[in-house]
Amino acid sequence: MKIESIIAEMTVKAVKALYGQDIDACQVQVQKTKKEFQGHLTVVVFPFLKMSRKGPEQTAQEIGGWMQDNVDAVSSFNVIKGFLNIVISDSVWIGMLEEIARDPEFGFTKAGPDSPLVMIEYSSPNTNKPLHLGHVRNNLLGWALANVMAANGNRVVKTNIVNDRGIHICKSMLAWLKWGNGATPESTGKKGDHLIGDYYVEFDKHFRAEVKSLLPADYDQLDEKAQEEAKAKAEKQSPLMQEAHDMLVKWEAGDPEVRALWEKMNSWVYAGFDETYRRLGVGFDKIYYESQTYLEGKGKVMEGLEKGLFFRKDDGSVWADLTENGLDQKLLLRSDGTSVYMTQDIGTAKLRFQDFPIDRMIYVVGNEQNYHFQVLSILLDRLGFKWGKDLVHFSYGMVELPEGKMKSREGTVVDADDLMDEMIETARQTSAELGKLEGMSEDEVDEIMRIVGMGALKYFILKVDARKNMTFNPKESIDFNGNTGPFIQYTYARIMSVLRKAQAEGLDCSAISLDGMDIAISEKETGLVQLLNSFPDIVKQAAGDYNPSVIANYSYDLAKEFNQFYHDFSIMHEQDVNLKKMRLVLASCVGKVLKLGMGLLGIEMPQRM
RNA sequence: GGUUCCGUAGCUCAGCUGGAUAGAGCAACAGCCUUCUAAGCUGUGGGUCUUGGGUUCGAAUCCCAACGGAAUCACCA
Repeated sequence: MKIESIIAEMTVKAVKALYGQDIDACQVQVQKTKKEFQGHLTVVVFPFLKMSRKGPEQTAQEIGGWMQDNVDAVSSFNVIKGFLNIVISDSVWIGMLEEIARDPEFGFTKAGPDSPLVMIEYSSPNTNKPLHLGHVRNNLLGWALANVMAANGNRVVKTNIVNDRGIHICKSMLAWLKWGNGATPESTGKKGDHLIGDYYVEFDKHFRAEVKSLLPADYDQLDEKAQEEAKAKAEKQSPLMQEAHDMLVKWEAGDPEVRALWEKMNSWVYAGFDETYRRLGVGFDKIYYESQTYLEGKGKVMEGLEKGLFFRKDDGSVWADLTENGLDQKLLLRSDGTSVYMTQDIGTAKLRFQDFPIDRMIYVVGNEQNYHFQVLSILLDRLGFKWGKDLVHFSYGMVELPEGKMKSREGTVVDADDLMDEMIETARQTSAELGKLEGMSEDEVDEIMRIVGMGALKYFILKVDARKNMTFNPKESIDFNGNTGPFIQYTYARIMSVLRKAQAEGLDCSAISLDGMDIAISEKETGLVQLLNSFPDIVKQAAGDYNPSVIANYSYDLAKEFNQFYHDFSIMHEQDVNLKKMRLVLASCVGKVLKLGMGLLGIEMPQRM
C-alpha cells in the first residue's frame, strides 16, 4: 500500500479518535512537503477545523501527536500554521527502495489479451515533399504517446495514413516530366523525398511566373478585392495548373502511364521517409494509403444517406446537418460525386475497424484541424462506430520560428534530415571540446553522438506541453546544458560509471538485498526514494492527460536531484558497507527509472559520454 | 463575427484536479575539479502570474468580463 494512502487513512482514524467524526479518506489532502520545510508528507488540516472546534495549529498538533503514537511509519512531525508535516521513518524508505529495485519495469502496467485496444494515428505525411520540423514534433509525440499508452496496460496499434494521391502529387510529377531530364535518386545522389520536393518547388516557381504573366496590366492599380479576383482567374487559366489537373483525372481513371510514374516517384519518396523514420526511431504497425482508402468513405456516406442521417441538396451534393450539435452543415460528397477530406477519413475509419476491434482511437494531428475532428467525431458516432464519440484528437501546437510560421516559399522550413545532421554534428563538437572522446573507438563515438544529438532534439521538443505552440530558433543551436536531454543522459552515464566500478570491486548491484538493514539515511536520500516512488503516478498521469511532457519534466527533476546527491555524498568511498550498498541500489534505481522514463519518450541512454 | 486554444522572470518553459514565501533552464555576475565523469554543483540579481471583477479560511490555478496573440469556420487536403 502506498505511503500517502496510509497517512490518509490514519488521518481518518485520528479524526475519529480525537473528535468522534467520520470522514472519508479521499477528503484528506496528503501532499509532498515543500522543500523549505522539514518532513516528507503534509496533511492540510483546514478542512477539519469545524470538527475539532480548535485553531489550525492546535488541531494539527493533536492529529500529529496521535499519529506519532499510533503509526509505526511516522517517526516525527512538525506544525506550521494549518499544515501538519510528517517525517516518515527510515525503514519505510529502505523497504520502498528494495521494492523499486526488485521490479525491472517499475511503474509500468502490462497489457493482457483483454486489455483495451488503442489505435494511434500519427505522422501522416504527404508524398510530395520531405519531412520538416512540424512532422518531427508529430512523430515524436505520436511515438511517445504510443509508448505511454502501452506502459499503462493498453494494447497499442501504431498507424500512419499516407496522403499519397491528389493534385499536389501531380504537380511534382508534372514538374519532373518537364524539367527533370530523367533524374533519379541514384543519378543525383539525393534522397528520394528531397528530390521530389525539389520538383514540387520547381512547379510552384514556374506556376507563379505563369500566373504573374497572366495578370491584367492594371493589376497594381486594382483594390485588394479586385486583385484577389484577378489572381484567382489567372491561376485558373494557367496551362500548368490545367495540365496538373488533367494528370489527376488520368490518375483517377487509372491511366497506366500516369500510374506507373506515380508509383515510381512515390517509391522514391517512401525510401526517403523510411530513412528519416529510422533515424527518428519511430515506426508503425500498419500503414494505410489514401489511394486505397479514399473511395471507401463514399459507401459509408451513401449508407448514412439511406438511413436519413445525411441529406442531399438539389445539385446532388451530400451534406450532414450538424446544427443540433451547435455546428454548421458539412459537405460529405461533392456535386460531381467525388469525395472530400472528411469522406476519406470516414473511409479510413471503416477499414481500420474492419482490421482491428478498436476500443479507442487517437489521432495525432495539429491543432489547425480541431474543427475537423470535432465534426469527424460526431459523424463517426452517427454512423455507429462505438469509439467515434470518444475519439481523441491529440491536438498539438505549431512549431514557429522567432519571425513566425515556417514558410516553404520563403525557404524558412526547417528540414528534418538537416536538423538531425546538425544536432549530431553539434554533439560531436561539444564532446570534442570537452575532451570526452578520448579512448573511444570510431564506432563508439558515432553511436554516442547519435544518441546524444537525437536526445537533445527529442527532449527539446517533448518537454513542452504538446498543446502549446513552441518556438524554435535555428540561429541558436539546441542546448546541451541545463534542462536538456544530454543533462539527463549525462546523469545516467555517471551512474553507469559508478556501477561499473562497483562491479569491478565484486559488488553486483542486482544481488544486493536491503532487507532488514538498519541504517540512518539522509534527507537527500529519502527525498530521492520518494521521488522514485512517484514515478508510477507520473506514468499514469501522462496517459490520463495524454501528456508525455510530464515524463520529461519528471526525469529532469529526478536527474537534478540525483546530481545534487552525487555531488554531496560519496558512493564508492563510503566506509559503512550497508550505507554503501544502499547508495548503490539507490543509484541503480535512479538509473533504471531515468532509462524507463526517457525510453517512453523514445530517448536512448548512453553507457558513457 | 462564431467556435476553440494560449497569455507566468529579458528569452525558452514548469506549476493549473484550489493550499505555505510562484519554480527551473538559458543569458549576466561570483565561487567549486590532488576525492565515484565540471555536459556537473553552489550562490547573487531578475515577477503588478495580461487587466478588472467574483467564488472562499485560502486563487497563477475555478467562474465571468475585457485586452492581446494563434488556429479554424472551402464543392482544399
